[in-house]
Amino acid sequence: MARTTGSDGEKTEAAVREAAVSLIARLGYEAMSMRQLAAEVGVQAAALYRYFPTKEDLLFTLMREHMEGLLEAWNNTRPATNNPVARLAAYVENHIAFHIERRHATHISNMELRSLSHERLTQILKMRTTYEKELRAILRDGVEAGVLEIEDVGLTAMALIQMMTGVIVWFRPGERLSITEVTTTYLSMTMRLVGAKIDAYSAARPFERAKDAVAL
Amino acid sequence: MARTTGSDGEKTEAAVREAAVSLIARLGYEAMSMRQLAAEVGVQAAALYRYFPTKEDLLFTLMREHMEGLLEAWNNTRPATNNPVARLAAYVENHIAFHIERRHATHISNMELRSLSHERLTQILKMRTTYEKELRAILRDGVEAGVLEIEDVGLTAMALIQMMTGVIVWFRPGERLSITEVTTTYLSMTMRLVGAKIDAYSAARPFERAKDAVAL
DNA sequence: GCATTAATAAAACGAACGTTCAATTAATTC
DNA sequence: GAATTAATTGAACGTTCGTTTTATTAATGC
Repeated sequence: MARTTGSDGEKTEAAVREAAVSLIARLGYEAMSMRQLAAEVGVQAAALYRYFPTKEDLLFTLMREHMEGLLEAWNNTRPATNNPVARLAAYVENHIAFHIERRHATHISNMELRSLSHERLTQILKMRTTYEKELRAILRDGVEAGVLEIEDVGLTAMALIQMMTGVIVWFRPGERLSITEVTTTYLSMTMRLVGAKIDAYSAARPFERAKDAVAL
Repeated sequence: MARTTGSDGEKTEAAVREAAVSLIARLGYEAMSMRQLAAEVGVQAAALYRYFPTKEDLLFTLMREHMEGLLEAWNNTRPATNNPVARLAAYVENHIAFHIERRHATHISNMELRSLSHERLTQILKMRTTYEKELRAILRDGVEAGVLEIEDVGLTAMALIQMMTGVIVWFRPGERLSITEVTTTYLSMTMRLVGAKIDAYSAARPFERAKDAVAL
């Protein structure tokens, strides 16, 4: 046989991406074979090579698009205010929401970096650094404005990111806690961790009830 | 050729373990071949099977011993006091010291769980849970004693562990910060995160200068 | 409806994988 | 110093891997 009835390049490529994210997250990149992936899509292994020239190209594409999506999400969410506490809150909320929604892809971007070529690894790490710099800038501004108490901005940024991204390790949708509850708790842990002055935050959100500020 | 002059089973086995930790941490378990490992040890691949019946046995041994070491380290460090803040401080210090000293093995225990059989995975996770329960108990005691302010003990425990273990991702010995400096900063972040009452901690360490308590 | 292009199957490639086995030599025991 | 045990080699086994090639059929354009 050859071309099958109803076959469509776009649909097949989308199915390949979807199946690849799921399989690589579950088995690991090295452990997943192209034949396994093809079977999941309902196609022969050779067909995959129409869409991705090599297995590593497939991995890199998934990672690059994940990182681009993260940067884009933050650029769309980034608040206009220059209040550091409000910006930090937005960063935390966006980070958790994005990563919980893309648990599998996040897992891949965190775990499979070593399977990339040097050049591509550099490319992904550059995007990651760009994203982390945003957090460091917020923290630094907060310290300079006197609304955050931080000993070491770089170290605190890493600690926060590890803490937040760690959500995907144990979070399962539909279990004890909802995304909203998790986000709220992480937000309050973050604010305490960076010694946020409650007044600085509530002052930036004058229309919200005092109760919200106290919860921090 | 066959047995080589000076060959010694104990030394070879130790060399295999050492090389395996380093190689698996760097390349990943699936990506490391037995031939590669043998070459690193300076031996033929077949010789490895004298010490570990399968590749997975080797992985499991490394992980089990790592977890046993962690539990043992905590049992040796665990303070006699029942002051929750002092116990939390000891937990954090032990956790960071242990994991920084065993960066590679920690990496393996975190990343390669999916390569274990179901039964062995369960065994490792049981040890991990035992260790995490210790932290939850400390936090719970702290809340009940009124010296910690925590919304969700389980979630906070996970957040703390992710944050602390995350050190191994970016920490490199001999760089900007020493282990002591990192530990101090993480300790203070932890204490703020759990809303520790400074008095409760310093009261348990009456001979230390007030400066230390303030740093929290 | 014919020519062209898109999408796939089927088969095969060489290389690498984990593992086994028999042979061989070094160290140890008595 | 002979017999035994410990440690290792070298070659081989069957599988599976990522990938390529060629042929074939469906969809599309004119």
